[in-house]
Amino acid sequence: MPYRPSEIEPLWQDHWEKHDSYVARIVPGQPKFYALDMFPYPSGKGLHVGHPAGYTASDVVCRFKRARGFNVLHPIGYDSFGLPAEQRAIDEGIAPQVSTAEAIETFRRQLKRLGYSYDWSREISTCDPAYYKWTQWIFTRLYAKRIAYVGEGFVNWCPELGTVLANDEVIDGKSERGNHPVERKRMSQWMLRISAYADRLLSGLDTIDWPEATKTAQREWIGRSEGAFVDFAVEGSSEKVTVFTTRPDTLFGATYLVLAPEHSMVDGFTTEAQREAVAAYQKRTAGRSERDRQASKEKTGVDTGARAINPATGKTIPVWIADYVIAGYGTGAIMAVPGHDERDWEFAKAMGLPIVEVISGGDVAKAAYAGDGVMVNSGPFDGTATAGGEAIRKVTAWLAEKGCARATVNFKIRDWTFARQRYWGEPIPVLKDGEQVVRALTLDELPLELPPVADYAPTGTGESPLARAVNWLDVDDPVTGRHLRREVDTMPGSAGSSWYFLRYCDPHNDQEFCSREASDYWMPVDLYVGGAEHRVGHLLYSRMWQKALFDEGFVRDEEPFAKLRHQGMVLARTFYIAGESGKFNHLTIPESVVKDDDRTALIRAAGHDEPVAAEVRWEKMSKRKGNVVNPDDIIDLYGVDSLRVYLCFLTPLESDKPWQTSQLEAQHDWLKRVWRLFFEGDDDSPRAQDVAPTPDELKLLHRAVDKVTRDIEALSLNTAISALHVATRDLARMGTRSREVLAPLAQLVAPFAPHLAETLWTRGAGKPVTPGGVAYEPWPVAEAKWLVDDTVTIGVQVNGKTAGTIELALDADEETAVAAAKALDSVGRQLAGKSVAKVIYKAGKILNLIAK
RNA sequence: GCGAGGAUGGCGGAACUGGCAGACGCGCCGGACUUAGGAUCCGGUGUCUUACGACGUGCGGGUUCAAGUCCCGCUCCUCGCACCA
Repeated sequence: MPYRPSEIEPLWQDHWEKHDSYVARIVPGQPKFYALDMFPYPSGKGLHVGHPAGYTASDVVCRFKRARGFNVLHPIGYDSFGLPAEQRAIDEGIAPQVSTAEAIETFRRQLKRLGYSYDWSREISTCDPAYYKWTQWIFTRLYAKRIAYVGEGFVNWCPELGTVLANDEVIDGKSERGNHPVERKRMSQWMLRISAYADRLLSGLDTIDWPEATKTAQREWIGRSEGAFVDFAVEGSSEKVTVFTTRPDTLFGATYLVLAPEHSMVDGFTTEAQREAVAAYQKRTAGRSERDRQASKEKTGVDTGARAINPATGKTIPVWIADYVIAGYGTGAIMAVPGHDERDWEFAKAMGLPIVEVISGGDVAKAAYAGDGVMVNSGPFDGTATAGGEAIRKVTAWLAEKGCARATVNFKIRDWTFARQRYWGEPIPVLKDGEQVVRALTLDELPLELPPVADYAPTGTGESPLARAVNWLDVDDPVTGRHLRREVDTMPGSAGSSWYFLRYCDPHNDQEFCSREASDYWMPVDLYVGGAEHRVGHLLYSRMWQKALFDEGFVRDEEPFAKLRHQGMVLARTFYIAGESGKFNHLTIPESVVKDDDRTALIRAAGHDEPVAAEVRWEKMSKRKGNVVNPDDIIDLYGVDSLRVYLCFLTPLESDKPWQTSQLEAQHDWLKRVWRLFFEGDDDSPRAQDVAPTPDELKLLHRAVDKVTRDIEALSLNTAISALHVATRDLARMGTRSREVLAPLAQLVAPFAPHLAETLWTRGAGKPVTPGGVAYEPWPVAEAKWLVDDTVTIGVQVNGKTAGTIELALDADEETAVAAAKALDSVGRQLAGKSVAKVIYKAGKILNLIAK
């Protein structure tokens, strides 16, 4: 009888479920291991093979860690608030509550089929009121600490749709739906003061084991830069313009100021003569999306007519507005030093503004010089070298003494806009009187549940659809005795995902979001696996929430994720055929593939009688491209274990995975070979017997144990499987029957192909069935004596070039080695007519004969 | 432009602190067993060469007895950020 995954897989899944095999409980004193997967957004389309790529890797580690004696927490849940469900509600009138519940149903069924060792009793969903009660409560803590505040933020406003759009709903300045113009609009809304955590978010990165690229992305996002605020007096005004600069040492060369068009002082300064031009430019800027503005590097701007005083030179300089200065960064105003800043130089050239050299070393007539040099045209500082930062310190100190500058650290990171004008999100638990926030709800008033609404479509005013829930909106507040109104904005999708890893530790607690006992035991996450696309969003927000909770003593650790790894995307072939231009740029879903040569193919396609030539590209799976593989289909054909092994074997965890069914079949074939090592005959009688293993068998086994153990620890799953290939191949050739060898082999297979392994372990190796299963059997230990050979094959080189190999005793001396080498024909030929001048011999590694 | 990562057979990928480059798998070629094979098993497979051998880890230099691995200078690719003062 052959290996039949469709029979054994459901059997063991039932067993695990019935016996709560993977339910995690706090066991004081036992080392814990918390393995976390980024929880999925349950879309209506169900899971695709991209999800299991990462989930399988963490599951392998979990099963391994259990066998190594760790108390493993491996939870799963759903990030279930979000736009797609809301869009479906608008399009089809299905309540998001309903469509989300259906989608979760599908996801749960699919995830269970994949055989992950999740503790399903800890399943959570961010749109569940029992969950978002605590999301809301954390918000009220942030509000109490003034980390949550109402501020002015910019949104993508689409007048045509009457709604606010997310960044990815805006394409080339137009709405993705309907292609209507989108403008940037200032709106008063909830923000989180993530900038207050900037320094700690930065320094915390040094304490965690994350991919360097991800740390770099966060560092850049936070964007720390040292510099100074410098005040410029404005003629005829008592107000001063403050600029941020990283180069106070170039102040003598500041020949004009530039304010962002949105800068709040612009209107006050602008002279009558320039008012019209300035207003026109401001309007033009507002009409351009941020992306638009950044797309063009062309310098534009308008003189406000105002004149400021350079505090270093005392000279009068013009004040301009230009869109290359960003309102949200620094003070929204700069001192322009065209001699030593490329952007200022280009602007000065375009507008005919003066350029002054204040640091020698370049030719400011030709280009801005940003390098180091010696200060010139800088009054008392002439001759000061700029290298090393001394010049900056001196000038800043001098200005500080005059009261017009202070050293400062500026961050690029902007506060987090924490509101969406949408329905399908956590209601923000506050009561307002008009624009005025009166109070946040208290714990006993939570959760503030999302009320049903009749219509999910945008209101057209920019308010969320909650504005229609009139019975819910108006409140006679028993606490203040006032007639108040609820907030109609909801929280963004990233709210619920910013703390879910804590809730998993204590998911049913209705007194606290998570007890200290639970988080102290389970946290921090020991391994977090998820997509690199969350580099700066989710991974930064979660760190901030953790720090906020830490500051209030609600959690012990400042960093939530001790170790992070990203999994690669699953790619599939897409076919492009030639259009009229002759370029292969027409995405085509083939009816069948006739011929396939990796980069090119012949395909049959709709509208073509004959097969047509197509270019093959590997792209992320998507429904539109017709290259999606559904895990259910794969499982039907080959079983889950084959899929799991394939995903692990294909590429290293973090690399993209080009989906090739032939490779998957190969892993299925390997599992069949494993099966035949344990069972034989038509009745599948177990082959294992109580016979003493041979030294060769033990050597093979222990080497496999050693390699697989080290590889799983290093998350090098592809090489672990290749070691298992070798072990099963060689043991099969030896006809191994020894239970002493086969039983541990089943354990090595278990993390990767857990269902098969349970059968191998019990029926195959004759071990008793236990509630926990093979995952809890102590992991085999590689004995050192089997890992070393008595003899070793080393390479022989003549003048550094390979000339054969010799087999030697491990501790053979140089004389023996040279003699053995000289006995080789190939070495003899190389040495003919020469004498050995020098011998390099590294026992067990190499013998190199230097001949002359 | 800035930052990060990468480049090894026809393909996915191995290679510990420098020490026999190409493990394992796909594909391809050949064979065995079969009524059959898209089952199973065995063998071969970097390039050139009849052989001996030579050449081979993106390119050009260097260090070393020895370099995929270390150093210097490039090219190309992927991802992120992008007028950040």
